[in-house]
Amino acid sequence: MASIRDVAKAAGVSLGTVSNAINRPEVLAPLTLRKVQKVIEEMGFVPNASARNLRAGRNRVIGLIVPDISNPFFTALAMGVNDAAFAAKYVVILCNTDESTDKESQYLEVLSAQNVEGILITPARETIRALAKVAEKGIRLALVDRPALGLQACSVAVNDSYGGSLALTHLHELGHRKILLLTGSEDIPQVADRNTGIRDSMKEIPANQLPQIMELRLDSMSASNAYDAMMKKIESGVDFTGIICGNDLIALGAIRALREKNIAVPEDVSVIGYDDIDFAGSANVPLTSISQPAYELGFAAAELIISECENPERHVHQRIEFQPRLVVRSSTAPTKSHRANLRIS
Amino acid sequence: MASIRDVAKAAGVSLGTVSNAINRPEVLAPLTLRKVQKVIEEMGFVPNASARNLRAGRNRVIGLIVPDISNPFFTALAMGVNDAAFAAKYVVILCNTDESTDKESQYLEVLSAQNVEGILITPARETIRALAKVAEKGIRLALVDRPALGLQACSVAVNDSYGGSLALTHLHELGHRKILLLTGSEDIPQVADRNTGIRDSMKEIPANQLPQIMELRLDSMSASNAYDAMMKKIESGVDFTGIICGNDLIALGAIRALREKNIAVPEDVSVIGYDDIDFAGSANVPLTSISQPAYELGFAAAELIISECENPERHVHQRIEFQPRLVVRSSTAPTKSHRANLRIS
DNA sequence: AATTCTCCTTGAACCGTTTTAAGCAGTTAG
DNA sequence: CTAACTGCTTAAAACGGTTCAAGGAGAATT
Repeated sequence: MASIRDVAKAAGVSLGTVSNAINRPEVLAPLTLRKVQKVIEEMGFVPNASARNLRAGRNRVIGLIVPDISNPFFTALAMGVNDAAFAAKYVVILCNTDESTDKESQYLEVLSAQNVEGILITPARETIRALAKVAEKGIRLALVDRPALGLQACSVAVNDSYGGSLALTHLHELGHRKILLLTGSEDIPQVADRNTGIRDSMKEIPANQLPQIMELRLDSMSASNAYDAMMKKIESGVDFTGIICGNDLIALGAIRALREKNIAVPEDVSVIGYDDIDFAGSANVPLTSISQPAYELGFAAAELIISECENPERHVHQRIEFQPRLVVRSSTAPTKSHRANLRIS
Repeated sequence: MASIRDVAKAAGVSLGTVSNAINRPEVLAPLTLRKVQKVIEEMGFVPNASARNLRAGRNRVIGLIVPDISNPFFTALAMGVNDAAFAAKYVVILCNTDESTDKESQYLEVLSAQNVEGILITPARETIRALAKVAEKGIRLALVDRPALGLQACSVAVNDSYGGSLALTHLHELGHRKILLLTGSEDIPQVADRNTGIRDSMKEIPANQLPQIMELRLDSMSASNAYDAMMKKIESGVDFTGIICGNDLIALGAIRALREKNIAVPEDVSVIGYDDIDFAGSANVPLTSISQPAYELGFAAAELIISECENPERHVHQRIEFQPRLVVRSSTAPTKSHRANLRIS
């Protein structure tokens, strides 16, 4: 690999001049500049990033830690991050934790060893301690899809509690009074917040219409896991008319189970997902879902952390909040009694 | 940020000793080692990766360049790469090119500037020249989902021509004689290879059963693009009974269009996808597809390039080939006449 | 007691850049 | 004619580690 010295020798100038040709072309005499550029071109010289970074104390690398990249929500988010980074000539190290806090802290270590300038993270759990430790080491953090609880950091989030309330209100308005919550562990902040939103919006409902809520918690928020759990649940009786799912994958798994047990969606049971992934619309039963701007979330987060890296002293921590949106498709419908009522009135 | 010098001073040893404590603990007297480790722990010292890399000439970073990370095939592939890398204490920079060769070469530059040890790439087109240039600079390459045509590099691929023949044979056996190929540009190597496979397997078919093949090429292999193209195609007449799609997303988009035009899948038209992405089974019409081991592909590729990085002199370039597999679901069925024939015989 | 061996530790060189102060012509001003 | 200035270029000092030859202190050997 050619170094700046080789270029200098070949061009018959000092190595400082070569450096100037690369970084401050305006200070060089036009003739010198062209001469050096030609040699650089010929030798295919690329400055060594490690050396450059060592000198500059920065490396234009950010890390992105997500719980499950195969979830289209996070894929979209990662694309947003990537695009924003690319535009600013940054590069992204992608870390997938499989929702394991163990892997999460391992990745946190790896990234800090790599000396990334900033870390974008969607913590799998409320692991503020591990994050605080990283922050102490001077690595900038931004939380994605989470508020920065007590942490000195930026955050980009979606109003999850509002999202939860959107889902409940929708089912309630369709006449559902027995609702199953099919979510992940309450340790997952997003899950907890949505549940809060659901509970809060219950308070707005007149007592005589108050729906009854059942919860079924999944270990992992995947389609297959949801399918298994749902099969079991159905076997022990279908005492609900609506299901609010923790994400669209869960909804897909649940619908598959319902179909196999000959329970019609949405005629017998309404199902509402969360995230509104690309595929939601072309699913078996097009999913009603709560849409989150995943790409924008990622893009905004990356912009935030990059601006902090570029301008640490002028930076003030921000909190950006996006609002979720209800997208009604075919997996939800009025209950039979509700339809009857409507006909009467 | 603490440097190794600060640690040395605090521990009352030379900086070489601190370095040894980190990298070759066995050469130090146990007492010294513990003393230094304690100080490192207390100060939260993390070695500067740039400096380390500069000296060592390596950095345990590999780059992964894919055309479209939102395609579940590549998401699965990326997960395989990530997991293999993580196990070897490597880290992955993810680059998404949106199928643009421009962005591809830009990323190639960025990665070589970052001095990554190796690059895993699924070239969007036959861009051997750009790759050869990178290889010249001494960056190790491995091709994923592509053979290393004339390039000094490892490759991990799926037998695409066999995949194409699987698809055609399946439709042929179901009695389809008018088949639409709904694929991307022939510039995309995978597309070209599958078409070759299709043509080759035509040679095995008796002349009187020879199906007629039509081609419809999409600019971008996305669901929405396929939907649009398909809508137009249908309006100008449905002169086919089977569709072979370039990937599952295309198949999904096509099926949506067919459904909207009240053409039943698979009763009126059979559709076969490619990749067998996770959703394929839970799609509106569960997709018949050609399954590719995406995760394994990524995992194998990462292992290959990492082993090359770890042991450059002992390394010999390899070519690993996986075989695709036909997965029959509900989007393909015998043609009406074929069913009639079967009944007669 | 002198020599050799071990076992640790140290200082210095080096990796490839960026940056800064100094230098060197040639010009302009005094 | 000297001094100050201008416009480029250069040499050298970082940046923060790793590595290696050399050194030093004891222990073992002669």
